[in-house]
Amino acid sequence: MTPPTETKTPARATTTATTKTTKTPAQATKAVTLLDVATRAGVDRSVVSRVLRDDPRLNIREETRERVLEAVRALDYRPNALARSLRTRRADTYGLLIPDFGNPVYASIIQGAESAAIARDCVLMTGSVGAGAEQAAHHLDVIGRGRVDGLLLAGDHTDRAQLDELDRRGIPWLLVNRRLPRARRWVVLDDEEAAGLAVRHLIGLGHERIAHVAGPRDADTARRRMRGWRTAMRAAGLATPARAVVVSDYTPEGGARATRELLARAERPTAVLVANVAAAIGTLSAAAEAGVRVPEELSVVAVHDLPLAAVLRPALTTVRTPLERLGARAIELLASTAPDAPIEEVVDGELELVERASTAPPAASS
Amino acid sequence: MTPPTETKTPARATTTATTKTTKTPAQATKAVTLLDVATRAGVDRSVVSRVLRDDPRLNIREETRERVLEAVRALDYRPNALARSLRTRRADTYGLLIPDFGNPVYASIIQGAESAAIARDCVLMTGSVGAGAEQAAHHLDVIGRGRVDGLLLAGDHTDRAQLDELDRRGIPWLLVNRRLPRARRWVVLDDEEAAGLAVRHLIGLGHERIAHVAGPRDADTARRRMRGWRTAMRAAGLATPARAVVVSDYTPEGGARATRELLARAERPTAVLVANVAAAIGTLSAAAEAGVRVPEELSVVAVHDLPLAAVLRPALTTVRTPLERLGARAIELLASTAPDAPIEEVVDGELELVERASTAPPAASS
DNA sequence: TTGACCTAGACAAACGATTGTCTTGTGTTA
DNA sequence: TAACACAAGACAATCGTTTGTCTAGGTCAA
Repeated sequence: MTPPTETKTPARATTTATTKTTKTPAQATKAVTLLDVATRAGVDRSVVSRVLRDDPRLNIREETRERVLEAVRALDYRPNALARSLRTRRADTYGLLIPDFGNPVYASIIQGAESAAIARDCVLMTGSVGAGAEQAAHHLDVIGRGRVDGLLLAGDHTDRAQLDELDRRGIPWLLVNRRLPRARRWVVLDDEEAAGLAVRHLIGLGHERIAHVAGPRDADTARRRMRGWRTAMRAAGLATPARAVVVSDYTPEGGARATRELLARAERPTAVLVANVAAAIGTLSAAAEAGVRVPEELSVVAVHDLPLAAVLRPALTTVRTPLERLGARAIELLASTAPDAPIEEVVDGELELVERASTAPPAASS
Repeated sequence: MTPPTETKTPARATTTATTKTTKTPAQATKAVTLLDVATRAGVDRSVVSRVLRDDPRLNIREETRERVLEAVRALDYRPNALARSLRTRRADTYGLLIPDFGNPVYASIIQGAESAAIARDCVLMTGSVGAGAEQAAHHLDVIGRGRVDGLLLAGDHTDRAQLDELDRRGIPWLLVNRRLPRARRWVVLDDEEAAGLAVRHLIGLGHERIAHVAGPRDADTARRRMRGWRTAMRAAGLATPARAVVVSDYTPEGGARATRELLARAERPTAVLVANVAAAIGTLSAAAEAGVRVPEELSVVAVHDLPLAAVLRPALTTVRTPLERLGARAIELLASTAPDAPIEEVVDGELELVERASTAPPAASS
């Protein structure tokens, strides 16, 4: 393994771990640097760097290149990311801010973003904002210290002021699954079509009184899904009265509350489109509580498909959305677009109705 | 705002964003550096650094200190984290590897770790490993490039060889919610007691035939929960025959499969302890499928409480575990312990039975 | 034989912060 | 008034890479 020409090789290159270094708190074993490799190969460190980066301006004999690569292998050298980033002014890191790790919808987005980042040889730093603004402040602060090349903002936190702040600091950002008035950088799903698909499924089954448990008023996705519901209903000649809509949030509790309200109303719907799968869990729960059978008395369909939907009782009919692709596309767009160029993209394709047990034709009785 | 002594103040310090810089791809606006601040305050940059870090070896006139701080504020200076880390050899960043973002149990751990990291003024980089080993390899590679001060390993991926590799590279690691034979660095929950608590609850309700849907054979948590089940049963003088146990995994599908198997057996149990809340979803599902009513014919209790448990039908009785504290404690231990010192900690307290609708006394008929 | 021109690398200046060591001026003491 | 101490900062090396520019030696043609 070790070539005869070795001069300054640290003992660390052996395979057995040298764990008995109680002193130093951080890096126990000193890391291998370019200089170590260069010394061993008998060249300048710039040569090593250029060999590794395939710099076309380097002229090198095949024999020397081999020697360099051999030294790299022997020492198990890997470049220090911090030093490189400092020099190149690229962190090869992207940030992703989400409201909450517990939300499975964002879990899918993270997965997609992570894969895309890995594919670009970058890393992803995901932070949750939660309710408290102080956590958001910490993340934005950290990000302002040169640690990321750009920031993905998923969910309904950030406001215009924060975007301005990011602009001022020269940090490219992109809204994910969300739009904001004067912010022309976003990537979203085709929420309107997703809702429409669900409604047409219900209409196809024979439903006419189709209610909508909508998302939060200020959520952009909620507005688009509501529009999809309305458009599909009208296209079929069905009425969309105000009483057919209950505003809720994207949580099981919110969905349950909204559904209770809906079921208490005079003219009960025979089907309901729930704007989000998490809220639909609450809908199933509230229906069971009220003794309303699903799907016999109430068909339920929700936007977003998740593994969870299949194991609920009854198994939930959903519209599958390309959440992972959304996350992946977000990274790609952020990485490949100039920081001040507008990005306005609807991730296409892959919308599909996943029919399970929660939808059925309405009962014969009108 | 701007003092009269200004000499080299960049125009960038004004409030309106200078967004029209289509040229530069990365950092549109050049970042403020120590030198900028120093020049403005009329001192050396070392002075600025020392003022900001409260270096006790710095002697400075109050008046000068004020001038420095004023310049820092005026320019909205924030230190470059990369440069600092390069110099100090501390990244102020910790890594966390989990199997899958979709798993809500890990979501809680992440939340806890994130809060603890923020409290220490660090950042957390969370990566998922998933099924593919190549993603794990990417993460471990990235981590080896000096980007993190330590690594939290949650879940059942990493093997001994990878730990050795980390040791060799001098990267401190800590197993979270898991132990491994020759790895004396872990922090876990009191799984045995959690399982015992659940079993005693069932026994208190009058159950005697209490089955156990266990976790994977090679999962350390699964073994400890099984031991808790067995110990509590025996303490009450109840039998723990092999047929009362079905091994499964921590997914709804696995839980459903195991439960179907269990329900098909000759002597059906009146209650079941499911090792994990996700698997318990499958249990409920399989019971409903088989026409077995919960809790009338089968009581179900699971380890780990999550918001989800409350909205299932029937609402699931669980044992609440301090998952967030587990994550938080992991960061604290990793940050405050020498890299080669052993860490063997069971996060204490906070175990609590959350009684909901899925448990009840057994039916009168034996 | 003297430029001209390659080839194969060497040199050195960044990137932005931290930190050990010097220097300068002022006051104090002997 | 010479020696000294101290206050208040200045200097400069360093962390590990990247990258623009140089140079020593060789080859080739005129």
